Amino acid sequence: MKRAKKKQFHDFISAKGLKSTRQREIILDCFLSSDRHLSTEDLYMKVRAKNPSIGYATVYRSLKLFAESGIAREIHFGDGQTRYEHLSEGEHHDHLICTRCGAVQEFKNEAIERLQQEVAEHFGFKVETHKMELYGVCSKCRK
Amino acid sequence: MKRAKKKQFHDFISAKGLKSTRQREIILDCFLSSDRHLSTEDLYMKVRAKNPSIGYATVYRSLKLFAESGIAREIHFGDGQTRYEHLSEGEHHDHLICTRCGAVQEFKNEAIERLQQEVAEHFGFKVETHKMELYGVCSKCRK
DNA sequence: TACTACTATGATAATCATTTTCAATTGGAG
DNA sequence: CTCCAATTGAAAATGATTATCATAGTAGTA
Repeated sequence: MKRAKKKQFHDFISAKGLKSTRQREIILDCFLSSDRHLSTEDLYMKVRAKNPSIGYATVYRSLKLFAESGIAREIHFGDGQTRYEHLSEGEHHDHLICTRCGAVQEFKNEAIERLQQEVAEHFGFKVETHKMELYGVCSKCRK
Repeated sequence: MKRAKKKQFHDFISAKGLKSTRQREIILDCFLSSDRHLSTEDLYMKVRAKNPSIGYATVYRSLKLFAESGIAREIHFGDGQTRYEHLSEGEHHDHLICTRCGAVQEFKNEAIERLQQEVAEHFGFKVETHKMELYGVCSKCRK
C-alpha cells in the first residue's frame, strides 16, 4: 500500500502539472514510513536526518500536497499543532485520546456511522466527512 | 440560567481566591448574552462596544476562566481560531457543520453516546469528554 | 542536447492567534 | 483604612504557519 500511495501522489502531481523533485520524494518516503498522527515538526526532524538541507517550508508545502492528493489528512487535537495521518482510499476512522499520556487509539464503528447518517438526514445535511474524538484515560494510565 | 451560570462563575472565582472585577463582569455579560460558538475576537468586539478600554489579553484570560469554571467550553473547528460555547452542567452536544456556508447545527444523540461508551470500554478507556463533528452540506446549501 | 517556461526550493521575513511581561491599579480580608 | 496578592492594559514575545523572492531544477519540445 506504500506503493499505491506513492502512485496516487505521483498521479496527482502530474495531473496538476506539478513536478516531481528529490525533496518531495524524500519527504514522501519519510511520511509513508512513519507511524500515524505525525506533526509537521516530527516529520521535519525525520526529513532532516536524511537530508539536512531541506527547509521547514518545503515540509509544510509537501504535507499540504499530500492532503490535497488524498493520501493524508489533517487532524487537529486542540493543542496548537496540526498533525497528519495516513489516509487510504475511502477509509476513515476515529480516535480515543488519553488525556494523561497522550496515547492515541484508533477505532471504527459502523453502528455509530449509521447513526451519524440518520442524525444528519434528520437535519437535511449531506455528510461529507466527520470527526469523532473521545478523550479520557487509557487502560495503562488507569492502573 | 444566565443567573445560574453567573453564580457558578462567582462561586468558582471565590473558591479559587480570585477577584471579581468590573472587566470580568462586563465580559461575562457579553459572553452570556451571545449566541453559541463565539470566537475570542467576536467577544472582544462585543466587549469593546461596551467598554473600549478593555484589552484583548483580558478577554483571553476571562475566557480561559470561563472554561475552567465549567460555564464554557473551548471548541476547535480546524480554522486557526479557538471558539467558546456555553456549557450547562453536565450538558454536551455535537455539531453538524456546513462546509459551504459555515452554519453550525447542534444535536444530541443518546444512542451514539452509548455506543461511544461501549467502544471506549472495549479498549479499556474511561471517557471524560468527547467531540463529534459532522461536516457536510446543509439543507439550504443543497437547494 | 539545448531551449524554454514554469514550478520548486531554502532562507528569511511576515502574519496570525495567543501568551507573557511588567509596571501601575484595584479588590477585599482584616 | 491598609496591605498584599490578584488584575489590568499595552506592548513585546512566542509558536505555528505562510508568503516573498532570488536562485535552482524539472520536463516537455525542437
